Amino acid sequence: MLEIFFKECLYFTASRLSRVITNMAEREFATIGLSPTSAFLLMAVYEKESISQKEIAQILHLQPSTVTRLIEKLIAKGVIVNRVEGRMSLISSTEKGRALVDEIQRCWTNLRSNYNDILGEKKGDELTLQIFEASEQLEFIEKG
Amino acid sequence: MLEIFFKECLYFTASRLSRVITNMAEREFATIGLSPTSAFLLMAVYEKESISQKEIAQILHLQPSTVTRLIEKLIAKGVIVNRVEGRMSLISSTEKGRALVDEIQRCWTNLRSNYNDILGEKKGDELTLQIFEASEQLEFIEKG
DNA sequence: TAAAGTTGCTTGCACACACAATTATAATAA
DNA sequence: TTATTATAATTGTGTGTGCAAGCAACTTTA
Repeated sequence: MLEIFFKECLYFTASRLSRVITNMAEREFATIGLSPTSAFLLMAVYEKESISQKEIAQILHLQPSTVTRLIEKLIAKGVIVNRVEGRMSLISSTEKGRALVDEIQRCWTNLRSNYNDILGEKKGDELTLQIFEASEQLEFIEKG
Repeated sequence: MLEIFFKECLYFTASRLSRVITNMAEREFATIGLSPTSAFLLMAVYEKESISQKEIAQILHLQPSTVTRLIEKLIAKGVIVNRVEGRMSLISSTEKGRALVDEIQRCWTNLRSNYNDILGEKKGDELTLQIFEASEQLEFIEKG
């Protein structure tokens, strides 16, 4: 049958997993009014105190244009600020942003328990690691 | 460091993998003028000769509304037709659609070689299976 | 057989992400 | 110093997907 064909396709399964887990993550982070990716961006900014958009893009593996849009929204929320320096725009978190960090980590932990409760902690963490490694390899080739 | 945190998050890694593999798949299927998901849908239609949108949604694990949009485009391309029967709309492939099937399978095979060349055939196929299983489990819980 | 509920599909709206083109600044070569 | 090239960020536009609400047809119950 066709289903067998589909489930042997990495594109198909990876897209599906991404939809499911995105759904879970959005639900979780919605409790603090952020999209999961925004939350991750905020963590990246928090860590370094001052960081360029390019660095953010590299950490999150997103395109610069995507980062620009995310940043717009987070500035509008008042959780980060943008200091332009030459051609770079350096992002740092505001007090309001820093105040969110604990909540973000709580959501993060919750999300992880949510899926590890279902997958099993060992299996879930292993899967995550394998997916990470596969991404690294595929992305490396893609970009040459 | 933060990267460690990120790479331990299934949401983060799964989204990233999905972006990378979607990119590869889109490139591959672009050679025949289809998006990967449209190609999959066409295969599902081809298999059954006449299939409801609901069934398609179940096979592809997409929302009904998404299937509606995909079908609109494929009808516009002339590769499927829509026969309304009561409240159901039954989809079947046209001659033009059937003529595409071989090319779709070729793309499919190419895509698979592309990533398996990088990941290793065994690893790639195992990963795909594990992702499939994780999706099943998580989706099952999500939907109750 | 009429009212109420259910089901399949569609529509309007929204979100995340990307690509390509553009702007603005910096670095290098002439 | 000027011209060229490279880099960082932004903007316009498009694609894929989803949710919530609505419509249309069928089913059940009274």
